[in-house]
Amino acid sequence: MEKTMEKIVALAKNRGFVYPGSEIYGGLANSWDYGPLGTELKNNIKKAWWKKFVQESEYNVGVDCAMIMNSKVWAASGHLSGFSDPLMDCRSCKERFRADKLVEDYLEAHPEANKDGSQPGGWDNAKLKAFIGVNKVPCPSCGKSDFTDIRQFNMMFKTFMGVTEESKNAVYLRPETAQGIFVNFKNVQRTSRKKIPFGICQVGPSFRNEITPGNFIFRTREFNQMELEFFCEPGTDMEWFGYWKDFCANWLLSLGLKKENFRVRDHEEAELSHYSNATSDIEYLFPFGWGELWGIADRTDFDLAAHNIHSDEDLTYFDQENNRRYIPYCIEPSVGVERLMLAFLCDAYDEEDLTEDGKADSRTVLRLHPALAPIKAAVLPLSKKLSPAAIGVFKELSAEYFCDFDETGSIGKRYRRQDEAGTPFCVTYDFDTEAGGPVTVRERDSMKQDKVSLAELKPYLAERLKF
RNA sequence: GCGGGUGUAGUUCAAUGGUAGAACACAAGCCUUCCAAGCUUGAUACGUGGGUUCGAUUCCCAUCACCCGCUCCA
Repeated sequence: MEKTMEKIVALAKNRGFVYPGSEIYGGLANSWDYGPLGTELKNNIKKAWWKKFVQESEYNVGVDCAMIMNSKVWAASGHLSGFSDPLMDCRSCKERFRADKLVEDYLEAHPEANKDGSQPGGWDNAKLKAFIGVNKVPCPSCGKSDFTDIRQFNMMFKTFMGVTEESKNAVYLRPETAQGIFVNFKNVQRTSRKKIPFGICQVGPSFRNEITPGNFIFRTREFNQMELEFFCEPGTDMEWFGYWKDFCANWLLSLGLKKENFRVRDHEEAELSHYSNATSDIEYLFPFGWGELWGIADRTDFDLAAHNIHSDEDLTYFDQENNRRYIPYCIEPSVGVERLMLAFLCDAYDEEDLTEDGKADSRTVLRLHPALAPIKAAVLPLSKKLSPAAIGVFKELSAEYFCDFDETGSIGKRYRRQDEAGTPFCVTYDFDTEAGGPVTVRERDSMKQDKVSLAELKPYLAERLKF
């Protein structure tokens, strides 16, 4: 069985997980809407994360911050100046490049061309352009040196607060949820009375004007992040860095993500972003290759220190035991909900061969962990005549968890439908049940059937849906 | 944004300068139907906008979306 993105996308669309956004108006590039099952799955992922990282954590608390923040936040965090790429196109071969990268690569081969020894990453566009012109930096693709002007692509979505579109009203949609946590560090620490080490969690949307999104829901311009900012004493940060790395990997394992399909990769020094002194990625083997799932970064005191300077607030932490004041270091495990959902979908996707006695047969099964499965149990009356009675069972079960009721088609067909939706249990109500007998509970993975009396049904399922 | 490809029911694929057809899927009915495919019936499509033409799903142009590269890092 070959797992391809086409199959995953087709299943997602057919079963109501994910639809193309604004479809009836011809769509909108790279926007996706989540259908009945997709919404459940997404919510279940967020719920499971929140339970593990907030509810059951001795260290962490949760917040939910505004998506639009004071622009000074982004000036302080470096996003306003740094979160943009200076891009230029080669007129000759139409390839596009980052001007600073182009210069950087050129300087590696011609170090003597660098007059002042500064890093091109810090140069402004005029200087980059002048350098490329003077040195006739060649296009890495075709060798000519004929570039368009540099255009700045800021990755932040800009909009206007208030009714007039004046530049002084310009605000930005957050490109990461983290800053909401940093600016509330003092509030949360004071009101939760947490001592270092402690963490603050947040789940919510972020927006990035990516130049090239793609791969279905893997990289989109609008996405949800689940972020933890864990504050610790400087010097203990590497220890906590390792702790959270394992913690995240173990959580993925506990939700059934296959060990052989993900790996932890430490960043090389040159790869590290400006705010980090150590970063590891948990990568997942998608059908299109390895892709970053979860970034775990040691952000040092970069953010709190920046806000400490730019705002008038003192963001230092006072350690009463040792009678000293410091800016905490921060470990940030940050994961995208949609990306994680895609990983779980890919991981759970299976086509099972059921060929018997030469009779070709197969079924598509989403082997999702019960905690993630959109539908926990489906109630199926064997015949439509049994629907009025069977709906009573549905009503009772749906009070406990998300259920489905399906009376259409043969019973086998209905089992297959639930298999594709990832439903762990099917409850079949037959003529015996109506006469006071048991229901049949059919399990997704093993296809085994149990006879369970109506009185025993709730505890039976509760036992198997514990997570 | 640039280069290449694609665009017909939900899906896979036909046909056609003159009213678009099938299979699967979906829905209704029949059948005491426990692992898809029985019988009858039904709903549903030419991505969008222009142009050429008496007439365009078909030819031309534009646009939009998707896929593959450049880029990226949740």
